[in-house]
Amino acid sequence: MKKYRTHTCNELNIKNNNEVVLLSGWINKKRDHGNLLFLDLRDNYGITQCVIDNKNQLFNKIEKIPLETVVQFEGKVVKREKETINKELNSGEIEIKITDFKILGTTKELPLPVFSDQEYSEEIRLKYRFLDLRRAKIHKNINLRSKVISYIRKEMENLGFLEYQTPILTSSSPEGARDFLVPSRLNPGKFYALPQAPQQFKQLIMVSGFDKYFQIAPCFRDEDARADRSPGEFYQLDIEMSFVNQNDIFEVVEKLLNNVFEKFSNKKIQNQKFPKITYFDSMLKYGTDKPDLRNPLEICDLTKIFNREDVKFELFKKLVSEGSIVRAIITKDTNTKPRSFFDNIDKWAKDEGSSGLAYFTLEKEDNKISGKGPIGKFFSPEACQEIMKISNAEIGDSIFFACGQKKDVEKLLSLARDKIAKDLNIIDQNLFAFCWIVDYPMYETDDKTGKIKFSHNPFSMPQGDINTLNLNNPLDIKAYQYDIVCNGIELSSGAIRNHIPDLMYKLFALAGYNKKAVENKFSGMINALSYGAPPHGGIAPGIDRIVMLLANEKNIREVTMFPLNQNAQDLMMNAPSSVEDDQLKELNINITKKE
RNA sequence: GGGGGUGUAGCUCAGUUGGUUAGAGCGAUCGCCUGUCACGCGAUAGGUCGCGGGUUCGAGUCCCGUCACUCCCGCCA
Repeated sequence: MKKYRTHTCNELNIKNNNEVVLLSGWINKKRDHGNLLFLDLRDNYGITQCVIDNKNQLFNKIEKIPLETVVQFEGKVVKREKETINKELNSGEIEIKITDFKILGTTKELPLPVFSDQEYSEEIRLKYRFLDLRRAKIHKNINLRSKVISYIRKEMENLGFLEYQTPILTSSSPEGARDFLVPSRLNPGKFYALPQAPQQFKQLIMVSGFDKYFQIAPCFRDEDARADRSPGEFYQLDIEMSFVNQNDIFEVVEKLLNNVFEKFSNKKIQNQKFPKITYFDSMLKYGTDKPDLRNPLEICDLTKIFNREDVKFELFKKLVSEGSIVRAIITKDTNTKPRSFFDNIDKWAKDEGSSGLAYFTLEKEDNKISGKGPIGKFFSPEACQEIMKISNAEIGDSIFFACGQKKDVEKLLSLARDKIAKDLNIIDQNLFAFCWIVDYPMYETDDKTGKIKFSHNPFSMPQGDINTLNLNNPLDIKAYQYDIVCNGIELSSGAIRNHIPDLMYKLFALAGYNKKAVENKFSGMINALSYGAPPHGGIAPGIDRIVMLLANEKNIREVTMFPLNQNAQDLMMNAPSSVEDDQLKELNINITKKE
């Protein structure tokens, strides 16, 4: 017989009746009837009920074993009476009649119960993560993550990709997120940086003649956390391909994501062929470049309505004449909604820091169209008709208006789409709605300086004929730059890269970098592209967010084994921590105390 | 860096208008109980009400400050 177990806690059933077995695991739960004791033994695989009564001399000892003690039970598999079968358990038709036991690992009093559906504070969960991870739901999530990653590896290999590793200690990059720095002992005063992504390396891999690269790549960015964004590190499915255009990459990723989401979730995929939405359209229709397409609400621009003589809403008219825009969300058949529905939304908008959302509902009486609601009276029948024409609104629909600067209106209405859809309960929770956001602008204007800057990755290839590219209107240049969005969550962004050094110098010049500055900052990259670089491009879907969607979790810590908290601390391992003076000395580092 | 929420027993929470000795469930300890699977019943222990200051005859409750956790904004090419 094996030393610790002959079976796991999930595999015994009626076929094993009368077998003598050894099981090892944790005491999940005890039900002590005084002279009869049930113990649920748990391991990674499941639960098996073990039983002992007071005729056995071990009874008094086993009765006293605390929950979460690691024990080994020897016993006989016994068929349960029909009325005592537990259909919740795979092993529910049998139980183990204990004949012997051994304690393999004792426990102190638990700081949090393992067997419970209660929620616990993050602090206690992260401090005792090893206990938290024993709990059923998160244990399952972590195993799901493992299976997803393993499946992705196989799929990528089937699609002809090979996994290549890239350095963890690399150089600090001037653009992008804050770097994590690592001091160099052998090069005093100099620092490595942890990679924000293997961006340059994967391009170098293409230049090196490897054709299809992928990696489950750790990425490190020293930025503040969000619910869907771990501080410190996260993982990307990093992909790069040579001799491809945008559609070649879309094809690979659509195939992969369809397979992954079909295999690991029962939810439906809205469109197997992901719709392509231009950045411009997305900002107009959804107010964001990560729209939740499960939400049927759309935004339309009604600015020109407020230039009409027969619209008397002077507040908006004045703002429009001063350069503001007006956009609106139409809600279908909301004429029956109570006043409180509208007021709640207006109040919500004010809480968001805006001046609120004006609204009215379209009505028809005696063949005359009118607006009902606080600002309805300001619109003539003809103006209402014009609004209906532009927005596809119908009688019975309501219109929520926002007026202001473009950026503010987009932001407010983007949030309002979510808020209103939630209130109306019109989001299909049983759906994955993927889309591509394409045609990102190459440049944008810096809000603070007013200067032209790269809006995304400076290494992206501009669209159009590169020989006749009009560089005089940089804000009009679009890039082969794209994002994947699913249910309003940005899953990844990618691009066809610019592999032509001359073009790159020109593009950098528009953003204010002269040739020397580019060579200084990106010497490795530019140098490599100067020796025969293939056209190439790629993408990098976020693994953590994919698993979040599959596990139906809203917080990334629910799918991360050992996450940092919001202040980027590991409460279990006590990281980050102070180090010995000797260590600092060796690294030529002085700490200046923060005041 | 800014805004919101939370902080009361080991854990999850309740605590009225400021008023006597701060409660419940789970867990722990002890006792009873032979078919439970959230077993049941009884008892006991367990509290710097995050911390500091203030107002008050009196503060878990009101005010100010501070810390921790969390959500959001900024940030994340």
